[in-house]
Order: sequence, then C-alpha cells, then structure tokens
Amino acid sequence: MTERVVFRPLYQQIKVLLIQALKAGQWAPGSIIPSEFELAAQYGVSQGTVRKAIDELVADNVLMRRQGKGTFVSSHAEPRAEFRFLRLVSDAGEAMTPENHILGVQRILAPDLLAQQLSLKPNDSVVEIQRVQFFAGQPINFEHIWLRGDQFKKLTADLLQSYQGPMYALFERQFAIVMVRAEEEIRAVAASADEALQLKIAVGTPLLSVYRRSFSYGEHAVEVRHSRFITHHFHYQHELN
Amino acid sequence: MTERVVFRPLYQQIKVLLIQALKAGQWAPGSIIPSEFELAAQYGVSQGTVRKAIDELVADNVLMRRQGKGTFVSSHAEPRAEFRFLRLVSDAGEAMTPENHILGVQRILAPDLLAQQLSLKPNDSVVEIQRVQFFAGQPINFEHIWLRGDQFKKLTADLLQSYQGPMYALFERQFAIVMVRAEEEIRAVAASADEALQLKIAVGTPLLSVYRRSFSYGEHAVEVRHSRFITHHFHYQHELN
DNA sequence: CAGTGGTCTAGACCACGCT
DNA sequence: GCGTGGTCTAGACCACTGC
Repeated sequence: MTERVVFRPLYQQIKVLLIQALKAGQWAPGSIIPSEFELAAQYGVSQGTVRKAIDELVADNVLMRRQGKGTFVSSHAEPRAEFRFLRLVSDAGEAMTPENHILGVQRILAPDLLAQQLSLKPNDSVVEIQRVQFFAGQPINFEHIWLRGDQFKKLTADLLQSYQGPMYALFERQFAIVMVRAEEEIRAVAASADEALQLKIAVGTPLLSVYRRSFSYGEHAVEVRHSRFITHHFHYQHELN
Repeated sequence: MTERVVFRPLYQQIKVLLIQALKAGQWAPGSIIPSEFELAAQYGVSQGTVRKAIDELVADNVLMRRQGKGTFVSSHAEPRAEFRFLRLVSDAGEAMTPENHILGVQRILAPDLLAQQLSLKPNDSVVEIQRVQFFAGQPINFEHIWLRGDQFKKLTADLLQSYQGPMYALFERQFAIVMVRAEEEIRAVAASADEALQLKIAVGTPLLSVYRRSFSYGEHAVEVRHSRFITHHFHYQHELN
C-alpha cells in the first residue's frame, strides 16, 4: 500500500527547467544559451545530463546546436526555418516564398469551439485575421487565423501587411510568442462562394482544407487557422515513419 | 592540398552495420536483437557507443526498446503499429480498422515515371493492386498500389484478400519486406468517373489524393501508391514541429 | 589558441520484466 | 535474483569556429 512515487529522470527535470526559462523569455529566439558546462554547474548536474536534456529539445526543434559555436534558441526568423511550417511546394518540388495580402483583422468574442481549442474562458476575445497567399503571382491559399486576444493586444492589419517574412517570425519579435508544434487536420472540400471569390476560381473547385492548431513552449495553444489551398500546381508534403 | 578525410563517428558505422544485418534478414521483424553488451563485444566498442547507434534506429522507428526485456525489430504486425502508416481518422478523432476489398492484381511493365521512382530498369515489371477500403461499412478509399515485380513474385489477389490485418504486415511475413519510411504528396482533386463508381459518389466530388512512395531498410524504394479518400466524415492527421 | 559542441569510454547504480 | 535497458557521472580526446 505504499505510495507509488513516479520516477523522473534528472535530465527530464533539467529539460523542464530549460523550457520554463524559455517561456519566461530568459533567452530570445535566435540567441545563444549558456554552454553545457555552465548549465551543468548552475543546475548541479554533470555535463552529460544537461546534454541529454538539450538533445531532446533539439529533437523537438526548440533548440539548435552549432558545433564550435554553441546552442541557440530556434527562431522562425532564420532563413532555414522559412518552410518549417509551410509544407506547400510546387509540383516540381520547389518551395516558394509566398506574397501575403491581409484582407482584414478584427477582434471578436471567441465562439465556443474556438475558446475550447485555445483554452479560453467564455467571453474571452480572439483576433481574427483573414488573408490570401499568392504563390508565383497566383492566389493559392485563403485563410482565417485566430489568435488569443490576451497575447496579441496590439496586432493590426498595418503591422501584418508591412512585415516581410513569415508571420511566426513577426509573432516572435512583436509578441514574444514562439511556435513550437502544430497539429493539422486535412480534408478535400468544394470551394464555397466566398472561397471561390477570393481565390478567383469556380464554386465547387476542390480545395485542400487544413485546420491547424499551434502551440508555444509548454504545449500552450496560441493559434488556430483554417487554410484552403488550390492544389492544381502545388501539393502538400508529408513524411511518414 | 591534403586529401579531405570525411569523419565518420563510430556509432554511425555501427548503425550502418545494424541496418545491413536487418537488410540481410539476420533478425526478423518483431524478434529480439542481441543485448547492448553483446553487440558491444561483437563490434569491439563500448556499450555506450552501441547505445547511441540504437538510439537513432529507435528514433527512425526501425527498432523498439522495451525496458527490462530487450531491443526488438519494429514490425507492422504489432497491434500498436496498425495506424503507423494509416493517418485517416474519423472527425471524432478515432482511428478505425478498415475492411479491404481487392479489386484486382496484375503484372505490368513499369511505365517510365514509375520505373524511375522504384529504381527499376526499362522493361522491369511491377505488380499493380487495385483495392477499396471500407471504414464503418462505407467505401472511403480507392487506391492503386505498385510494387517492385522482382520482390513480390508470388503475390496474388487470393493471398491479399485472405490476409487479415495491415498489408505491410503481410509484406513482412511473406516477402521479407519491412517498410520503414514513406514520402507523401497530398492534393484535393475532383472524382473521375472511375473513382466515382468505386466510391459510390458523384463525379466531381472533392477527394483527398495521396501519392505515397515507401522505402525499406537502407532507403530502398519498394512501393508507390495512389490513394483517394472521401473526407466527408474522416480527415488526415498531420503533425508539424 | 581557447571555447564550444561531438564522440567514446568505463563504471556505478536504478527501474523494469520475468522466472 | 538475474538480465535487460535507462540514468548519471567523470574524464579524455576530437572536430569545428572565431579571435
């Protein structure tokens, strides 16, 4: 009848401490963190234990190692991260940088389902963004993006439209929100009147519908988005293992 | 002007040796491999080095560890692997075991593109399988599957139809082919006359089209398949990080 | 050349599964 | 209790980067 004590490896505890430090903004995206030996000294464990904690965070894409230089906080502002959350490529296989057109930004009360998905209370607000993405000059993706109102207080259409680069990079700079992970649900749907209008296609054209829920450090749900892609000359990439 | 010698860590070399042993059929899917200490003794390295090699193979889903028991070769015949390569779930979020109906099996000369994707020579043959998958009694997925003719000599419709369970489990048992990894291209398309007939839907209905290329040990391309899913009550799951 | 991450080793001990 | 994988440590040396 003894109490069952859950066994927690030391390196897991170190990992949690590192995530908390990241969450608290102790190290900004793109910046270097202390060396393995420094962290080991701070936490009172061996370098190998810190190493294992960092190994997992690197596997999760939270940190990046550069041999001879140090360990860095992953950032969506880095060139190599540009297509990390953008899996649409041309049928020739090349990833392309889209042009973004913001259609509108507004603050609304979160509907029930959305509130639940973002862990919001009833009557909490969300920011709704509508935009169209152009690839090679063609409107390819029409999407709605919903963000926690409390964490994006000063987000405006002007800010979004003026920013060059991935939206997630803007979120890092202006709102200290770092996207770490996302879950997607993918379907084929027929274009509605609104979708057809925005994408300049016929009503009923098959579209790739992607619902995404994105998380920041510590599995904190921050964003929901609904994208609809024309996949006539582009496709979504996916890897199974 | 000295020759640049590429540095290869020991554990990477051990990893290659383990993959070669798996490729050679030294350990069957689902079976146990020698302990870390035994392998270390065989290869003349420390247990920690073998461990790191196994770590990577576990991350690749090639091997599985079970604490207190040993390290095992991953198999598609295990219950927990049933949905490893089947990412379709109901909109309620539950994974369902499909019923498979084989429509036909035939041997054909590989068309150019297919030959290239499977690293075949001109005039090499492939086995083409057509089937429909039923979820909850409804036809949901119509697919064509092409396999290397040289590795699936005795594959028949009867064998496929009589086998209960994932097709990849059958491949392991009967043909010693273990699927390790796959790449997919996902699009939304309008149902053709043939697709509409097989799935009992109207021509033009949006379908989720998935082209998959699957690889066995050592990046050996073995299979190409084209699936078309009705995503009215089901969706594809995807995780980004 | 100094500092960082990367590899390799050897040994001790813990958690787990089975017998 | 034994054998397995899992954790933790300490130390040595290598590869890479930048001063």
